[in-house]
Amino acid sequence: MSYAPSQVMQMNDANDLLSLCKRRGFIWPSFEMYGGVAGMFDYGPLGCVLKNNIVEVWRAIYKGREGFVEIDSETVNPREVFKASGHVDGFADLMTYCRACGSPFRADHLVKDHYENPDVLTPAELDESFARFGVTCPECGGQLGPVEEFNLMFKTNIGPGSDRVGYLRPETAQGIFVNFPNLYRYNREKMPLGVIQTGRGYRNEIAPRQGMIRMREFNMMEVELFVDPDDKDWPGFPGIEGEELVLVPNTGEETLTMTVGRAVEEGIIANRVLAYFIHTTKQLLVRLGVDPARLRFRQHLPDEMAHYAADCWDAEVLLSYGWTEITGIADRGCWDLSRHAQFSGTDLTHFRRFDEPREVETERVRARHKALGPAFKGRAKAVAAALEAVSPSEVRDGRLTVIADGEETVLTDEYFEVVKVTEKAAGERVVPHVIEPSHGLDRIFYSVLEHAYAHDAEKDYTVLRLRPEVAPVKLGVFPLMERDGLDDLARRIYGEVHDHRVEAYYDGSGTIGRRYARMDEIGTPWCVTVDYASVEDGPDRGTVTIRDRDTTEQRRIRIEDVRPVVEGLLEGRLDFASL
RNA sequence: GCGGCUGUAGUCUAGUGGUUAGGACGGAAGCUUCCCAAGCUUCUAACUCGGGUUCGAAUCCCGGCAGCCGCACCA
Repeated sequence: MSYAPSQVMQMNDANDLLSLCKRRGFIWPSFEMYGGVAGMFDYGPLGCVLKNNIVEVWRAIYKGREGFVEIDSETVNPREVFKASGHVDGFADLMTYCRACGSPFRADHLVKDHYENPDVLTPAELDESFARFGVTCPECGGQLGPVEEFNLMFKTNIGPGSDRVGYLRPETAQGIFVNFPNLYRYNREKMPLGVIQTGRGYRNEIAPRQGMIRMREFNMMEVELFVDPDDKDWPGFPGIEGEELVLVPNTGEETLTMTVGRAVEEGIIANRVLAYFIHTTKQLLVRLGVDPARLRFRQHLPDEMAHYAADCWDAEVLLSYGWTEITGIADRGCWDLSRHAQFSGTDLTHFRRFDEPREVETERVRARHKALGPAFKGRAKAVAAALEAVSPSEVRDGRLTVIADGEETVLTDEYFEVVKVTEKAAGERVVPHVIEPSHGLDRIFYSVLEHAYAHDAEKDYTVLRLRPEVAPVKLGVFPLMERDGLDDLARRIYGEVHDHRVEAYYDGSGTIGRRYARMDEIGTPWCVTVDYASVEDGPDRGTVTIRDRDTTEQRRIRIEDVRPVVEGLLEGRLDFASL
């Protein structure tokens, strides 16, 4: 059979795929009986299994191979969390509405001719600049109303009083950061520390589009790897440095194909651990069924990179919508933990032990008790303690500002001195850096379907060439005819094979070709059929045919071998061609 | 959110003021020794929602909701 070559899917094919997904129970638009809500979808029975299978492959890599640990944290978070993460302030669009015609506008866009970087302006500054530059409604020329914040986070209240403001999380990552002390202890205070989490995130998108690509409620698979900031290597790196990646660096438009090792050597990818997980992302996506020829890694442009990120790469796949980001792999530096340490007052450092205790020469602030006593009397002790707690780097023009007994005091160097002291130290405290591979599960799910979709226009025949590992149904079980005991035998085989890991599907209705077609359309890799030879005397008694989806070839195998053969094929121990 | 186009069974679609709203595919039950969606019989199920115009609306008008395309937005 000839199928559409593996190229970008055309829009009408994409519509056929969405229609297939709906018809066969992969995904359904949510709340259809009430008119639907844009950007929301439900997973049907097959979609649910496919999605779970994708998550299992991801777990196998991160939890299995890399030994990371998994947690499951809350989706509603108090405001403080997103204040610290920057989402309360940075995740908002500033809007203004025309007083005359009511049209809404992005406030910063209205003044972009007057400022280099208008998105840093506060609402008050924007109000003021409307007045100063005489900005009016672009639609009708009317006067603009006050600038208001439209936050992309869903807001709620925690508890019956409305005091405690909460938000639905816009990403799962914060749940890991706020659990860092627990996780660090759990990991017996060692670095590196890898943590994974899957779950839902919520963004109140202004205009969701493109089917499952931009959803208001979406699924993520996030990985946060905490590493020592001075050790951005990874044990598995030598094993993969010869593997190739397709890269689009932010220094130019050209696409480069090069080995992981060379990309690090030439400074294209910032460090080895980041490069390792970019490659891991490729392994994951290809294993899930993403076409390597339609996969690339694009580096964030300097101005689109979050200000804290040291380096950030998006895994992009070519879909009918164009190149689409499905995973982001970022070196977030120490930003997340520093912010939460600062906002919560909790120590979020790693104690890095030296190989052996060292004599370390450091500068310290030492209080001059002789001067402090007479000057501060009863407060002298508290002032001295406050002085010795601050770092010498805070000395400005020979003065230090300290807070003692709740009172701010400026001290000249007649009250303190900076001395060099030699101390024995077993180690030092460092803020771990975070390497974050963050996967959009729904986008990956959709990409897997698009890249598996094969449609023969001439025969009007559709096959989903899903990788067996992710296929929702592994085996179709058919009686050639539902009579003469063929159906009983087929049901028996179905019962022996079907379990929560190997999902089988019994089908006895319609012609045999129709049943194969039904299975091909949902990506079932193999089907067994009980025919008359299975039950009549002859050399094939006690055997069934097994059919391969992609070649439509058949082999005869013994009935008692059906389960082991299917398991062997699934695990890759067996090859259909050699059956 | 703005502008343009669109909305008929699960899917694709016919119907442009009065139709038992038609077909195809799918699905279900049955018949058939039937291995690649193509045989036979029977059955199943729809006018996106709300208002208006009209004696009468799937059809005309207004609005909501949803989809597609473009703009904007977004990772």
